[in-house]
Amino acid sequence: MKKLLLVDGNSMLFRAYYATAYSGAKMSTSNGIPTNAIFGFASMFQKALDTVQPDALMVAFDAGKHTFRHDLYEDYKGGRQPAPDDLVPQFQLVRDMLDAFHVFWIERADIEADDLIGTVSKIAKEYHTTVLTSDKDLLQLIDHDTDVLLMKKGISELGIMDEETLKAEMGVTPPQVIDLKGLMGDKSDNIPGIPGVGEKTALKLLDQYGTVENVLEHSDELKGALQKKVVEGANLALLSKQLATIKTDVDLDFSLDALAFEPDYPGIVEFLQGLEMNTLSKRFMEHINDNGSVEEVIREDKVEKVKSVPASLLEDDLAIYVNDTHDLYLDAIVRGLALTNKKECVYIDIEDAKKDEQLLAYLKDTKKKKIGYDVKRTMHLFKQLGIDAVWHEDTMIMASLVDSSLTSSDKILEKYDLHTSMSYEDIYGKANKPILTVDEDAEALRSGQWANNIYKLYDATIEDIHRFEMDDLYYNIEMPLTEILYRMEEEGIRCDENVLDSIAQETFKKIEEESKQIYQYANKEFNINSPKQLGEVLFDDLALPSGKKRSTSAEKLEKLIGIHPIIEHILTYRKLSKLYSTYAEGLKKYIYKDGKIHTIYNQCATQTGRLSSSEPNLQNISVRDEQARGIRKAFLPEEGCVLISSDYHQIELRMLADMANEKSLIDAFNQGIDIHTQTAMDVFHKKAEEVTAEDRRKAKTVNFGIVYGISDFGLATQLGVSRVEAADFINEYYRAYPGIQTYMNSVVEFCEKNGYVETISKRRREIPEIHDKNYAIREFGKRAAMNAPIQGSAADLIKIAMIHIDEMMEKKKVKSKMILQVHDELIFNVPEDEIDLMKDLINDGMVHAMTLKVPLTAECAIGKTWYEAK
DNA sequence: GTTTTCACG
DNA sequence: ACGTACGTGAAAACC
Repeated sequence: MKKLLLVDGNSMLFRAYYATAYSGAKMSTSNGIPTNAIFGFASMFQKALDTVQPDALMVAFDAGKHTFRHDLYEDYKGGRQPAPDDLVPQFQLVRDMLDAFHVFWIERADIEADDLIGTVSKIAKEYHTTVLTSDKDLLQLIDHDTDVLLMKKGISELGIMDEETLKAEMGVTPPQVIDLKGLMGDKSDNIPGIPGVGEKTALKLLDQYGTVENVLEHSDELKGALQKKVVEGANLALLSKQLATIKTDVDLDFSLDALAFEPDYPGIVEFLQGLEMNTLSKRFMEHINDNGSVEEVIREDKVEKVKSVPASLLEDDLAIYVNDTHDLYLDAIVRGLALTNKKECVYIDIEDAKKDEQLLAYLKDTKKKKIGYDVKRTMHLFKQLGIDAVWHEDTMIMASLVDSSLTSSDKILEKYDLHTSMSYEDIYGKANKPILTVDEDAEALRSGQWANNIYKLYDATIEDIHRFEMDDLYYNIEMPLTEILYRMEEEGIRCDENVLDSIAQETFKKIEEESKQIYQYANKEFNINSPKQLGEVLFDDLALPSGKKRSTSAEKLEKLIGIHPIIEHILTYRKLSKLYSTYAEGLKKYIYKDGKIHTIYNQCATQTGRLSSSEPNLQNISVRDEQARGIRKAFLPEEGCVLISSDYHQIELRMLADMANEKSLIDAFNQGIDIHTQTAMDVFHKKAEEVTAEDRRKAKTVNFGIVYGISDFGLATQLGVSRVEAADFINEYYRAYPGIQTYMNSVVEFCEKNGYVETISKRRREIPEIHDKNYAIREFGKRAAMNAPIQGSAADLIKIAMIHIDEMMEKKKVKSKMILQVHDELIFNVPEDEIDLMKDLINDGMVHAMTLKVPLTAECAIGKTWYEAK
């Protein structure tokens, strides 16, 4: 179906003006013509064009001075302020811009823009219509083939509204939008409504009675004050409803043929350059090639379905989208591939692809550049098909390196404005309700659009990778790591379901015992897992003291130990319950057919450069609690093998000592002194032999605090001392290690100046919070700025260690496998006869991953289960 | 879908 | 006067 875009010119222009007027940026030409509203208008307009991709287009304006709206209700007219001085000249400019772009626009002295849009939307039967506006009034036009693209806030957020989303977000049907205005009115449109009736009341009335007329008819059923308001406001309500109704039957003096959209890109570029709006003109320039003619842009709907990939395509660099069933990768099935070189885009069914010798040869040719998205996942998918491929670029990783806040595909696609015309669900249905006969044209189209998006993402990020000097990090750390992580995921770790089962049963029994005790103390049965119900039992029934928030967290409950015996049972219950559902029962679900757990390592999930682990998370398996630690007994090596676990010692503190170049700390590490004892000596001014276990514990907490971006408040809470005392510790710490203080100050200063911080390997983290007007958020920004380079550099370090170790294992042709990474710890499955070799190899790889001013130390442990190897 | 809690480094 | 320790993921409750 062809698509029609109808633009509410006035509401857009006003929104554009106010969204940019106070943004601080001054926008005007060198001879003083204001252009901020044009900028906002064109930005939103271009975004809407990308989203809708219309075949026909109309922009409607209100004629006149923009100080009136309704002549039906004289008393209320004139309430609107005249347009600001610097907006007035832009009324004509925006019309000139549309002329330059060859866009059909209209204004009629006696007809409002709303009514023009309403009428066209109803008569354009052969189109699917989208209305672009910031005025919620137009939501009344929504029907089965009309939706509304609403400017949410500012100039960047667009939200598509249809019957469903309207009901969900506002709780009304499209015709009820009119009734809503009738009851509550709209100040900005000079619609009075019933005085004293706001949104809440209006929605309640509509929910009950459906329409204004019906509300008035049943006004006798209403209570006291409300009834009085409704009866007295009856006439106003009916008039308001009339005012709010958009006409759909005005006479038009043009034919729909005039709306055909044939854009003049060189025209608008020239116009914008004339107004010195270069950033904006560049966005439209993308559609023009060097010789000034309109470039044949990748037509989103031009994806050729092929039985074999044309040889001409296989000569180029290609972006490749692997179309699969979106299941967990071990179960996912590949349906086909989409390939594009930007000019041509093809889709090939996977059965045909497997027979296409030239394509298969192309895929493993290291000289041909292949650009992917989430290459690690693709490697799993290709593995089960027996296809070999060498990937050069992973655009998912590129995007997240350029901006570490892009931790999901949704965020990446949103930031770079990448779309497909249909979603995965549109084509294949939902997991519980699959569409059985797949529309193969739609499937090919969506895949092709994805391939195009991958190429667009590459073009959009590669410059920044160079500019931020991230080539080394990207090509020599992250890309090689992707393949290592793929093999670790593929390998998995053995897990004994029987061990988990017996832990589950044993734990379940204990949970029942604890529950009984708790119910007895509470004098009733309730859901202990519910913080709400538990809070009521503790703070209402048993009247235990609580803070304002009535938190039931372990941290707060521990303070109540001794006040009431129920507390200890609740704490025990919580531990057992966590052990049972998250670990014993929870992990069972992930044991695959091969008796192993295959976690997924996400390379783009964190702000700092660490990995994360999911489905299941094997980076948070219990260890601190002796009982829960038993879970590790379920994790086993292969037959005839052992597990070797090796972890770095105080990796973040060593990294900090190096980066801050703090001499006393570096000396201490070089001499191999216990660092927390050393800190205790320096902060509490004691000799080594005077330092108690308690002193050391406190010093350790201070050291952690430093790494986290210390504050006296935070340290005080953690240590349970007064804020003054905590502040004193910090002062003493900085006095003992002045290099740390200088370093922390310089990092924060750098971040304030540049808006980001970076690690030893030039990994970036943008921290916009550092400029927030809110004190608390700004302080958070400072702590994040202090922590990110430390945590991130440690993450860089272990990634390099993994790559070195992998290379050495390859060289030595060992049978051992690296299987897990837990931030500062690596776990290997090692055949008995390779133990000695691997111990040295692992230690060597970890210790020599980087050369710092301090030595790196790591410690190996060996066991027949993960429990023992610790 | 969001919130609370808790497991890890 | 403000109000926090840094970084994650999973389960259960709740709305």
